[in-house]
Amino acid sequence: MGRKKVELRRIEDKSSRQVTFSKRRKGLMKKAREISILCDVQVALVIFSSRGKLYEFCHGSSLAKILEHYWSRFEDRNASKGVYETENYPSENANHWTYKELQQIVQRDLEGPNVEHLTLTDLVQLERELGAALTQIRSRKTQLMIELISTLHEKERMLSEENELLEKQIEAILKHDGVEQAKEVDLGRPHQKATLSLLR
Amino acid sequence: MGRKKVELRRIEDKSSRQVTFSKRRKGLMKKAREISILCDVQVALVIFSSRGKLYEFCHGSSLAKILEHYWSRFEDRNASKGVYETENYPSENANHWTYKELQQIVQRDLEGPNVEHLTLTDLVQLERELGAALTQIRSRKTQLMIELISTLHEKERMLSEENELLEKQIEAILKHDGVEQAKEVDLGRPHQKATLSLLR
DNA sequence: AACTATTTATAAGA
DNA sequence: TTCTTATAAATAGTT
Repeated sequence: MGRKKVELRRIEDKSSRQVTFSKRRKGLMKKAREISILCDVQVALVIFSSRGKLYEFCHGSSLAKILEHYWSRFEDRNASKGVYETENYPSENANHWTYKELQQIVQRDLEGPNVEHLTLTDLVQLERELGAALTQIRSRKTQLMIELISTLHEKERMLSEENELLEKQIEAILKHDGVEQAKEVDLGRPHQKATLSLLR
Repeated sequence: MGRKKVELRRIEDKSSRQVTFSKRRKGLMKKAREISILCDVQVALVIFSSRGKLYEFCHGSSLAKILEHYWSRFEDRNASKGVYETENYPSENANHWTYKELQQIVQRDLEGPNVEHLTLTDLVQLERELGAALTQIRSRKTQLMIELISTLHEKERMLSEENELLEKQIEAILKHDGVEQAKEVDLGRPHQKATLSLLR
């Protein structure tokens, strides 16, 4: 939709590809938001630019909030410290279990009174509880893996950039057969490295 | 875009909401495909309808190919043809179902004789089949994500190494204030780059 | 499932 | 990048 019809193939000119990406990304996000609101559906949209990461994300309203809510409950256990042990997760919301509760549920299943001693009603309830817990755990696991992948993509991008820069410097040095140029080009580096170090 | 401007809020009439969903979903998928091709980026689009499931997926090119195998099994069959429709997923591995097999299992569940008409025995069997399919799909998903993460870690390692090397070269050049040393050090690079290119 | 009157997105240009 | 504008494309309401 523009001055001219474009054919569906990779835009070779890097600059106009970037411009088109920026415009269309905005449009796509808008439409994703619209359909999610108008039609009351959940929409997830992820865009990885070819050079490394750069992703986008857009979600529908209600359910995503719910998911967010229960993900937050499992927040940051992957950090190396005392992982699940001492932490407390009060049940601020009746719809969700605390970690302790989940643990109790699991223990009841695995170490508690043998299954034979439970009534059918108990088992139905237990099945439901474990199923829900499992769903939560799976969601969180997937979420964390996706985040890790994003981070790694980002790292990759930055390393590639740094690399390119370094190669350019060397090229410049070799080409001009002198050192002064390199010293000048070098000025751009410290910031790059500082930024990258945040991800390391 | 239509006879009238619509305001951005949930369409209350169920039927027209459904129609709008169908139209806009198609449009959104098209645009997602276009941006992925035009701008050479990876796009993942997932839509959950509010009543239970019903999701969509759209992908870009290279990286998504890795995940494609997994996701393709969830692909909405009635979505834009030409993408997966005619593609064949032979069972190269006895541990996995073919795409066709999974499709049959799911269709038997969703579109086949209504659940009410199935006998208890049928349902037990169906539950077992779907459960097993789900387990395989999950493990495949996890495996692919883990592989991707490994690849990315490996890339990161190689980029870092290359980087270090480049920095050393530059240091050497600057320290000795000459170019000949750099040319010598440089000899080690081609192999590194060749190896790295395998992962790019 | 088609048809159009309109709105919306966007390609090119500034 | 941002804005403007001509034109292509999407789609709301209709048949």
